Amino acid sequence: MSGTGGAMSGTAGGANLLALRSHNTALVLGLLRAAGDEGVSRLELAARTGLTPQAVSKITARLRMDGLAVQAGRRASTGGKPPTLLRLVPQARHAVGVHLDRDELRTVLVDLVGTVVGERSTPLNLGAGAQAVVEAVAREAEGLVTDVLPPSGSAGSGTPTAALAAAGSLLGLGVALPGPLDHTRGVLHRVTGFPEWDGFPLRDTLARRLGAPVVVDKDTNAAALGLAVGGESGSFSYLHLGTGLGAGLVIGGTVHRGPRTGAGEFGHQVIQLDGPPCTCGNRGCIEALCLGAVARGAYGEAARVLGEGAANLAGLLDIDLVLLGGRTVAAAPDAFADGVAAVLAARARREGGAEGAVPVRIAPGGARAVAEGAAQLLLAPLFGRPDH
Amino acid sequence: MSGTGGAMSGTAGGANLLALRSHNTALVLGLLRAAGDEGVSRLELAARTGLTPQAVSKITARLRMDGLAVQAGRRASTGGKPPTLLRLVPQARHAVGVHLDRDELRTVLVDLVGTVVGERSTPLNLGAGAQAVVEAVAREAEGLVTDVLPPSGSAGSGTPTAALAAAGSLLGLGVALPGPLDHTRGVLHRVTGFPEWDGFPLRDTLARRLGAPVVVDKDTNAAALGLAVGGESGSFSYLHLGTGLGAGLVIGGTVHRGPRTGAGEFGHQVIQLDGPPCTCGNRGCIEALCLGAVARGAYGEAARVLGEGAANLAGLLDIDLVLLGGRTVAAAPDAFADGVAAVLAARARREGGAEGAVPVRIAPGGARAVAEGAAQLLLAPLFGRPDH
DNA sequence: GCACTTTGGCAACAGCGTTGCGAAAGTGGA
DNA sequence: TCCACTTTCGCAACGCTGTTGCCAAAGTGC
Repeated sequence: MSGTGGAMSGTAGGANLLALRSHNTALVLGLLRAAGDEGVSRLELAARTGLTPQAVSKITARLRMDGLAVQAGRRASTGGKPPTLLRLVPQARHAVGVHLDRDELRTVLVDLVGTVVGERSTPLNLGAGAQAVVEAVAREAEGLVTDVLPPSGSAGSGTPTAALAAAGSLLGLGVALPGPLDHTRGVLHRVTGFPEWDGFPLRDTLARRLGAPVVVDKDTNAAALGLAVGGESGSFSYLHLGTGLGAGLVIGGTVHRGPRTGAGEFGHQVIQLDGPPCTCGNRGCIEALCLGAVARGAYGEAARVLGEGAANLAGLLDIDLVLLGGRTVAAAPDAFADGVAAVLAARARREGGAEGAVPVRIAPGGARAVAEGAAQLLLAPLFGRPDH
Repeated sequence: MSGTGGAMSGTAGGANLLALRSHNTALVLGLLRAAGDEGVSRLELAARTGLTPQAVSKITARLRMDGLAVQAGRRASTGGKPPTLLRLVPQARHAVGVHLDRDELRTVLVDLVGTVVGERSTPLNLGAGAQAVVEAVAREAEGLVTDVLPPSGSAGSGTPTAALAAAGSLLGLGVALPGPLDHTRGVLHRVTGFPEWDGFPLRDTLARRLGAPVVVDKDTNAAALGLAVGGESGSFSYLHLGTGLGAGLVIGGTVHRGPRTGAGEFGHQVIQLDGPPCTCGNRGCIEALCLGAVARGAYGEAARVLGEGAANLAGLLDIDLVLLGGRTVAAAPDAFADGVAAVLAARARREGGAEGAVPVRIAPGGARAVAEGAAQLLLAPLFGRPDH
């Protein structure tokens, strides 16, 4: 009921005591999540947050009262009283993640630590009109929630999601979809290939329909957020190569969207002046060169092009890691990973850094990654940004 | 004596009451600076920070007691008691900014609002050895400070800068220089052309020598910071084209340095696969193409290349503005500004945005810009990040 | 069994922004 | 000229934050 979080939005940065509490609580929650099943002691939390042990005790007492954390055994003594371990209660909160793709609607229900506890998917034509799509999303989400979560007994007014949101268990719905959009206002812009969506207020429409909070974001950003929560730390870039090429940027543990949610426009970076024409009307875009090579079966060349683009990005932003994903990458993961890594290694060698090249990996998660990341749009605000 | 600021570094994000006060004080100071000579009323500060008027009154009372702010007249009434205006006292604090270039040492003394109150410059060979360079910087800084600031009477122990730093008027010294370095630890890495600097702990050496805090950063980052403080808001990129090509990135009002202070590697972005060789050993770098065109007198082509790179950057990060600077740009400012703007406009038109292209401007400040920005390395932490 | 270490809670405390209230200083109408 | 009203801003009391001092609990090691 009381709940945590809720950073006074709207204000211009002035922090009051409530914001202070939210901040520290989120920080502790983040460390609890990172500790996983093993748990953490209060003193460890104090050392890692910089707070005093007593402050941590107060904060964790609130968390235990809210049902978000429990005591779970104790660790072996190191010469004194053995530390009591604290652990997150994954079932305390849930969020729905929706991946609205061009031809498919995938929905997951995720608990506090990110574990998928329910999943659905159904074919969907994004061009079927706003009304139909909104209704399909609502139907899938409602079905998933009522299947998996027990309806909270009383207060049955409105929809099931509304009831669960009111009870505090369901945090809301995260929706990820391709194409430009306004993350802050939840309004779509020119979804590629479906001009009828231009200007549609998806967030508010869905929120009214479901009676629960809704957050909207680009698919690549959601995937990047999911990876950031899933253990990748620091700054990295997620490059998604499917029918198009896009990037999700995580800088210091936070998804960088830019003022207009326009960041991550990677596919149409020009990497070959006066090169072959691209569908966007320009010439020499990474996307055109890369997908052109894929169409010819020249995966090595495609990987090299992608690698040069990744090296440009890594040098510009000084990131720690490059993750590759998407259907086209999945068709030849080793070829892409090795080819991109080779370019990054060569560039690092030339620039003389003894610190080694930026590592490259295939992003885990598969087809469900975007939907899981979409759910994190609601979960992530509960947990503070990790260190660095 | 009491002083403001000082954000508990070392801790991992845990915020206590002192940090809360620092944050809100910095926010108010930032708004006072933005208001300039006109001043701001307490209620305006309250509205913009989101704090209550009473909290603002307490904060500004502390600032007035510390000598950082004064009351300055009142505005016309709007039907009630006329608001009392508050104004920053520029002379309350100072900082030294040092630009260590390859062939010149430029030093400025700057007051709280960024006004240059003293300036020196002298030829310098960066390759003359660490000892000589450190001594030259110390001599220039000491000379500048004792010329302009009155030595604070008593407590004459140590150097003049140490005495002023102890008295609280001099915040310290900001040093900007080319080449890779570690901003966090203040250690240099492979200054281009001067391998003897590799690993030199410039910050600690200078801090000990002068008895005052020292902050070290890349020249492009310092220039970008100076522009951010000087009125440019939001996210922008400063492209510096001199004997090399580098970029300073400001994202959301903050300089983005990356975990290793390596961000902004713009000159060696590959923009022409298998293009002409570059000094770095790679092929088709923007720097090689751009400076090659400049050497041939082909400014239009140089601007086009720079523009494609700027467009790549603007698309990737969704920035609001591109600023151009450096000696090579200064040689033909209109050609570069127009050429870059043309590319950005063409790209925006193709990608269908009705919102218009990213604007391009020549960065103000001239040859003194880097030194002024270096001084801001110490001033900026006093003022909170502006909105958005 | 005793000294020691380590953990963590209870109570009192200082300091933050907030609230309630009133004084100061104007405007504008009767 | 007077009075009602608005707006600004400070004083005092308050609630809440993290902090400090102190003590109980629960182990280890001699």
